[in-house]
Amino acid sequence: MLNTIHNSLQRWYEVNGRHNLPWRTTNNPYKIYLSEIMLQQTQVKTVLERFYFPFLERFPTFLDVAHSDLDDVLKMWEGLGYYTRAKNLHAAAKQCQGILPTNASELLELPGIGRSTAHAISAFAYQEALPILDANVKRILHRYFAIEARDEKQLWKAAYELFDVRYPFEYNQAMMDIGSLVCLAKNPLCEVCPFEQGCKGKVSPLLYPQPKVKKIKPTRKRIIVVYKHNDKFALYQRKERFLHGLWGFMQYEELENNEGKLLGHITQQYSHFTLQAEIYVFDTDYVNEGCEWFTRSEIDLLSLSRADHKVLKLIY
DNA sequence: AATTCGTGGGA
DNA sequence: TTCCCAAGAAT
Repeated sequence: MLNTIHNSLQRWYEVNGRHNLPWRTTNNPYKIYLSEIMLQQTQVKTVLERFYFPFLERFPTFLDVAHSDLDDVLKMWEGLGYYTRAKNLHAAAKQCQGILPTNASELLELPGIGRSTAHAISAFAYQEALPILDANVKRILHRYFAIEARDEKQLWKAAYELFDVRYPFEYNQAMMDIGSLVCLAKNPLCEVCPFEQGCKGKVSPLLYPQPKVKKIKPTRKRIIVVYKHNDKFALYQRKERFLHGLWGFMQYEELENNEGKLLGHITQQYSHFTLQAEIYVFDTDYVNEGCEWFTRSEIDLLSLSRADHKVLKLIY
C-alpha cells in the first residue's frame, strides 16, 4: 500500500532528516538554486564546508550575479570543479536579469538547469509537486522496483510512481536523505529503512543497479612551461571547453626545444583521463600569444585549476 | 546515445 | 594505494 509507505517515509524524515542544512531552512529561491547547482555531482560536505557560504557572501543575491563578471564567479567556484556550472549560472543570471522563474518548466529553459534540478528548485522553493531524480533517488528506485538496467526513462517513470504529491518538499528531501544515509551504495542499512516493506530488492540490494562497465582511464603526458621574467609569470585563460575560463600555465603535447630548466612533475586525476606533466621553468621576456604576465600576488586573484595550483606550489 | 565535463570523500 | 562515484547537464 503506497499510502503506508508514504506515511512511513514522512515519519522517518521527521525524526532522521537533515533538517539543518542551510538550503532547507530558507525559502529564498536563489539560495536553493545555488545549492542545487553546487551539489551536482558534488558531495554535501564539500559544498557545505568550503563553497556555499563564501559564494553567498560574495554574491548575496541573484542580481549580484547578473551584474558580475564571469571571472569573479569563476574565482568563487575555484576548486569546486565542473566549471561549466559557473558559466551557466552566470549566463542564467544575465538571461533572467537576476529574477528566477517560479515554475519548473520555465526554470528548465535556463542554461545549467536540467529536468531533475528544475524539479528540485521548484519543489523546494515553490512547493510544485514534481519528483527529482538524482543519484540518491536513482539508487532507491533501482532497489525498490528491482530495476537492474540504468535506464533514465524507466527511472523517471518509477520516480513518478513512488512520488508523494501531498508533500513535494518533504518527499524529495527525505529521498535524498534515505539515499545518502540508509540506502547506501555498498552497505545498505535495510533494517532501518522506511521502504523495507515494499522494497523488491531488499533480499539482494547490491544487484541494483547493475555495475557500470569500467573503462580504462587513459594517461595524457604533457609539458608545462612556466615562462618567467623578473617577478612575473605568463598565464593564459583557457578558451576550450575543458576548464573553460580558468587561467593556467602553458601546456604542450611535447617539448619543442630544450630551453628551460626541469623543475619537477605533477599528476592530476580527472574524471576521464590522468594528466602526467613535466614542469619546466623558462626565463624569457618573449610574450606568448594569448598569455598575460602576472606577479605572484596577482595570480591569487585569478581562478586556477588544481593542476596549475600544483605547478604554482613547485615554484614556491 | 555515449561521452565529456573536476575534485575530493571514503572505503 | 586504488577505486568508485557524488543533490547531472550539455554536447
